[in-house]
Amino acid sequence: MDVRTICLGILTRGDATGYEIKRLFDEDGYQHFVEASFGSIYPALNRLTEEGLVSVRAEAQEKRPDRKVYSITPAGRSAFIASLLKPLPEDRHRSPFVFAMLFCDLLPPGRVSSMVDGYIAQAEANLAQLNESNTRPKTPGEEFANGFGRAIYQAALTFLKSQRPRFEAPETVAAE
Amino acid sequence: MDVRTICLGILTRGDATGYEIKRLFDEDGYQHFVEASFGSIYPALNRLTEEGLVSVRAEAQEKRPDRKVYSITPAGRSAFIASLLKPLPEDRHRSPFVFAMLFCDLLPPGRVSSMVDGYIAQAEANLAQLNESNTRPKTPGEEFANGFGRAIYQAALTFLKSQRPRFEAPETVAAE
DNA sequence: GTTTGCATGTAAACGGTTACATGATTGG
DNA sequence: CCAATCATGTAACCGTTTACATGCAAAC
Repeated sequence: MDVRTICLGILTRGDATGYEIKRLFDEDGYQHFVEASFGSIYPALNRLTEEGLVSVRAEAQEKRPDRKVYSITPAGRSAFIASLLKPLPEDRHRSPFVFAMLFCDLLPPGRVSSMVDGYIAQAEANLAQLNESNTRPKTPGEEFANGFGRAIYQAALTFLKSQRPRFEAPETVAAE
Repeated sequence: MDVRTICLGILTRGDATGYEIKRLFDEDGYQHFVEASFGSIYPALNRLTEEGLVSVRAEAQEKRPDRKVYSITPAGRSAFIASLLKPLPEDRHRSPFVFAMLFCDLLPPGRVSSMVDGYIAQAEANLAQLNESNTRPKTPGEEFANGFGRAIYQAALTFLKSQRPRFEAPETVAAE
């Protein structure tokens, strides 16, 4: 999913500035499945405007750059839906962690156990974040995405905790 | 994880040609967590050779391009291990599927149920592939990666199957 | 007084994919 | 006869990230 499509999608839920779109990516649990930076969002919105898929109105502000509030146009909405009707690109889970674990026999045991522990901590934080996002009513899609995220992080966590003893560094025992 | 590091990692397990490295990515369950194309592998191997991290020997073949068999050098091995000791980039799960599901209220029900079914089929195929790869003895890392993959696909599958009825298209019933 | 939040944008660099070029062999 | 396997490589293109530029206000 390219940034253009993602921006269109967010705009189907209501008007927003580039800045707000970025914030939505980083919060609300979206960040587990999609991402984008300012450097790609602003150019994407400009291009969408040129193509007539979104419209802009500038809201003047004191002592700040104008807020440029984007709205999706009917053409944009059609284009967005059309892109979801086409065959979707496959999911990809790129995991430096799993890659590194493939070579755990080459690493010092302390490094391996700290990698595992770090990943566990990360997954727990992600899970907690997904659980606490009860702020506002959710669309069916948001509930689905939330549940999916929770299911996966929970499974990862359970697996990692079951494996953890195997990769425990000897020093951990000696330190007691 | 960039392609250079991935190539180094594979070469720690034994010598290989660019072609064989690519094949390893696509099979053996590695493909669930890393990926690379010829267009990036060959240049990466050339650069690694220039930097002295790998060495090449050409094996002449009849009526085919020479096989260029790469071996990791001691310097390459050190560099590889050093890269695994540095803080790892975070995992990223990019999911066009979950993104599309966020907007399931905008899509025709038939499309939604076919997306879900498609994803279920895909996950089942992935799971089956991970289960059947009993061909050769595995390193502890490979066993870990395998188990991790299975745990995640299994969780995704269970969740999807539990949600499926919610997204069932009315036509499915009418068709009976 | 420094960091965070608001707010937009550009340019260079990066890493990667896709498509192309070449070509024999084997299996369906 | 066509597709797949083996085998390497280049070039154009693509989307994105990173770093930079600007600047005020509020919170800590």
